[in-house]
Amino acid sequence: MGVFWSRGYHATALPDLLRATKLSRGSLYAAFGDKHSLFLRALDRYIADALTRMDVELASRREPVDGLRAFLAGYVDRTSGAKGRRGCLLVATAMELAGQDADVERRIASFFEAMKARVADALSRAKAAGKLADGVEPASAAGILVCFVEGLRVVGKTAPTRSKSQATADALLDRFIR
Amino acid sequence: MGVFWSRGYHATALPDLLRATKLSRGSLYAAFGDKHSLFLRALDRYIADALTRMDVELASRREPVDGLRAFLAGYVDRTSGAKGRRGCLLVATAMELAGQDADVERRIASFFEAMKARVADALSRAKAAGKLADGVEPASAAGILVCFVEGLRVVGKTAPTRSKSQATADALLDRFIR
DNA sequence: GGAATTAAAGACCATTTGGTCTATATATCG
DNA sequence: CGATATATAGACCAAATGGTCTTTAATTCC
Repeated sequence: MGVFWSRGYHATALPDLLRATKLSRGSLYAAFGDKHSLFLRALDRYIADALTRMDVELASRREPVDGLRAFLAGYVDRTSGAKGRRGCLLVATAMELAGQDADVERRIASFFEAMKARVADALSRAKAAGKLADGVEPASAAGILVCFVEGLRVVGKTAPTRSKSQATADALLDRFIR
Repeated sequence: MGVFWSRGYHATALPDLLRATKLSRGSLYAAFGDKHSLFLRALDRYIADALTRMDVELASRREPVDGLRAFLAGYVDRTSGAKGRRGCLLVATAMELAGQDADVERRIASFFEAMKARVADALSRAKAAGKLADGVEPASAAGILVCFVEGLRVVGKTAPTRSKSQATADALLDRFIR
């Protein structure tokens, strides 16, 4: 997964994969079939990791606003400095392959939906608790947050400072909460 | 430019370039040097186009809030349906090359800065005209908007409906204006 | 210990990559 | 027209691509 993450699909050559997996050519093909299948596996793992992370951050036992803070803080962390420059396998894949690879596109689309659903759920709970500012609708606010964090990943490729990203994220959340 | 835009740098092969430019191999190399230089030219043109478009949309003679509306509407348009699935040369390049190509990284970084400056300027004018909601700071709001529209481009790769994107953008701007 | 299974190493393959170069055709200009 | 500059088509190149296959080494099992 790491090597696709760092370099993207096309730029990752077989030798890179062999070095990363410490497998021989034969074993790799026996285990995964081909490069494309291996990539899909890596992408699935990346998506699963991201979703379980969100499930922890936005867990329903927790204060929803705290959960959203943690969720945003996580993105700020991953889009700052060296981590930010490494980028995001999901966003890179969306831009590189989503238009031409149906397998990939399905996964990307369903990930965004799943993410939005989780954020919307947290926002709904916040609203029920009276923590949302007037006129904030969970569904559209979730759409905003999803776009925002994915945009953070893009802008983070050119490494803005962590403090600026954090301030931006704080400013956005401030528009939503009471 | 078009072919890099649709396919990305690595996935664009010489034959694609020849077909697109209607040049022979020899002429292309005589005119542009190599693939990388040609790509840089395409990227520069894409950036210049985007910047002048923003200069029109956010022109200072215009009502700043209307300008911001037009700016967002443009992004909604370009991230919906077929246009959305085509993606964005800038974002795709940021994810594919920014980490490994200094020439590219400089261009991407300076584009984001220029974009943010233009949006911040429009927000400042709006604030001076008393059109901004309480507590909205032009600088950080500009950071939010930049991330948001770039996120739109990412999410737009899996073609959400235009009306949903428009509603999301409206909801965001509503949080800023009075 | 010796037979059988598994995995590693890397030779090998056709195709494609970015890039160069020569021969031919097409204009241009006097 | 005839000489010269220009651009075309495409042969050609070395290197790298994804993928297969054989040979050798290591492990497992009885």
